[in-house]
Amino acid sequence: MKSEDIARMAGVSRSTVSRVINNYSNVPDETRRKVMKVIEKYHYSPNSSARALAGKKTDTIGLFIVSIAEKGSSTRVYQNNYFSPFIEAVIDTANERGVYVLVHSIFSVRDYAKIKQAFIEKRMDAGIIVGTEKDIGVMAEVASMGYPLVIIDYSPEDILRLVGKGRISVINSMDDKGTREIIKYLLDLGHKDIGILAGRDNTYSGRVRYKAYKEMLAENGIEPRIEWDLKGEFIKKIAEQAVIDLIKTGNLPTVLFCCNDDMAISAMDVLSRENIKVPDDISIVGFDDIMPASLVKPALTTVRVPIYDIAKKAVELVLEMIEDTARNISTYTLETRLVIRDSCKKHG
Amino acid sequence: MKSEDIARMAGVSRSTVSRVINNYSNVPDETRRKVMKVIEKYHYSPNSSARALAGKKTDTIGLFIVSIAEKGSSTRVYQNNYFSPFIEAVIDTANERGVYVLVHSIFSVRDYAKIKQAFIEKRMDAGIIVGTEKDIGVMAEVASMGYPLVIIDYSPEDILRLVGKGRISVINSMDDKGTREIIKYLLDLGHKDIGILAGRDNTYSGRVRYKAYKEMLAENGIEPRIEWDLKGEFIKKIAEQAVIDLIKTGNLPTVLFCCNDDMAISAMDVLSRENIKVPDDISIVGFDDIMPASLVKPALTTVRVPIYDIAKKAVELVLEMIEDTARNISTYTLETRLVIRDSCKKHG
DNA sequence: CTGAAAGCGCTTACAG
DNA sequence: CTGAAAGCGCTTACAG
Repeated sequence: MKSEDIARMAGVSRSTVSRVINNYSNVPDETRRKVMKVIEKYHYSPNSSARALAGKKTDTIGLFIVSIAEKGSSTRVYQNNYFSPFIEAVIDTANERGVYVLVHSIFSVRDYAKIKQAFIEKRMDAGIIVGTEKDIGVMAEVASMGYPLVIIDYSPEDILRLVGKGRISVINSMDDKGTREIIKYLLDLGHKDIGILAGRDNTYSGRVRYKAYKEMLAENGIEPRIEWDLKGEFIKKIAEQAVIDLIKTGNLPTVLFCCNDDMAISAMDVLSRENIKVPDDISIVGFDDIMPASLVKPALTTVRVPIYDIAKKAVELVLEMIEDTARNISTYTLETRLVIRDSCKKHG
Repeated sequence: MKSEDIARMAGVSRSTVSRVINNYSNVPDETRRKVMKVIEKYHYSPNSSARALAGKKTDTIGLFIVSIAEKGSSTRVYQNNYFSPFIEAVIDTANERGVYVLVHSIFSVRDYAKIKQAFIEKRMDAGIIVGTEKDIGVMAEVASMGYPLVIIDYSPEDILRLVGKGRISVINSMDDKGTREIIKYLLDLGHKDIGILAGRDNTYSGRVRYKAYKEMLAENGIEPRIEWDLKGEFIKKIAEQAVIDLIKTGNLPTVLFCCNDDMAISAMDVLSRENIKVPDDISIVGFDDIMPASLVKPALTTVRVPIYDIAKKAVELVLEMIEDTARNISTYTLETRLVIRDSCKKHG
């Protein structure tokens, strides 16, 4: 079934069929009804490739999930608890607005080229990228080609440096404020020996959370201890090893600030296996408030990142940018919120 | 940049450029190299719409996630712990093979039409459907149009009844065997008062697990008790309410067989709030072995469903079916495995 | 081995 | 208001 068939059966030309499908204003109601009747009767829907080729939008957005495992290891990071709800929220929001979503995994630096390729092949009108590392040339290229891009968790300054002008929006959460809030909560609880299980330095949130932690210590006259400065890279396995190594030293802080919940939960797992009680022997806090955070025992005190709102905002922005061809770079930063549960206790 | 540009710069015709891109055998190495050089220099990649319109595949598969909330409620079921890893595994497997994935949510019976529409619009070469309810006419329609379909968790008999012939594969897990295994494990532990928190009857796995449970009781001379036959519908909220109601009766079974882990974890949550200890006061088992199952305390004893393998198999099948135009219906049933953890204790 | 040409199914100036 | 025609960027018989 093609528009020509519809045209014939409705007694009009393909042009007219196209006009009613695309809601042209200069089609009399009578004609419109006549054509719609045939369209509905046969459940006709225009070939998307033909439409796209003729200059229409694809009504598809790309969602690129970057999860680069360590050193080119090809281990797939299944069940990343941050990405999952994000993916679902993007899909749901887009689908609600009648837009299709092409989801793509990026597992290596080479894979970044896929983003550019998908644009060149005209498979989508715009893209959302989550989990990007810094200094990715492809993003600048894509932006310079004028394709709309929403990037989640990226330094606003770096974006400006990387791409002079482009249709780019960046969405972050208030990682600085969130970190300060939770560290203050720990200080108020009487903790001074505050260790950190840091995220990826290559990641904006990883850097911001780390920096805010360091600043809070300094502002409160606490000397940071190198042996409590653990590198977890936002990767469960690495976080686990770091905690195992820490335990071996026999010298624990009174609380460990984990830069995301996945690492916090891994840490709790390791501690539990070593019979170190949370929060009695050591307090633990995380960041993100992913679903399992409220499920583990003790329930994890953490900072809620509005993953759903970020996803929704990303879709809204990307759809706006598709309509608006002005080349602007805009930044949004969504609120975080301290969520106090059971994984910390008063100290001293 | 289009094929004509490449042709000009390589000193050949568009036909030849097309031939090298599509790996025709009758292109001399010399010519091929010459063309490839220009293609690589400009990072040329053919317009996917034009290719599709000219008769090539779209190299895209559709993944439809059906999660119909109760009675047309529009509540989005975020973070369904079964779907998340499934989606990720499908995307990863497909991307590894150079295939794009269009992911779509189905939230209402009306939404099922989206599957047909996406095929009619020629947005994809084949589709994978997970979470379907029974008796969905759209699936039969799509199959009768000859589009390849892989359906996860569906009755093989119903498929045959619904669609006489089509390019359809069904993938299930061994829910019957798995249920029998875990119920036997409970019987061996000495339990006789075995309640069930059942899944959706509209779902194949929901029915099979329920039936196997009933049969196991009967085969072991245990009279089923209506007050321990709870309906959870595979939906957390409903499961929670069912458990709350059960607790109110003051008459608990010694173990509750929850037809999936999401409901089991919800049940544990409710019990914990009511200060009923698992496994001391009541044992709990689940089904699926989703990631949080090993994280909750006590860790959940359950039946592992090979979600990753199912996803991978689905992609492999769907890609095979795209190449093979023979209309066959095939069924695959993957192994489950009992995973014993800490949520059950010996009885009597 | 390779180019010219037709065709895929749309949309949209253009002309009336 | 509406149709004929050109054009979107490919692929692939066809002819040589």
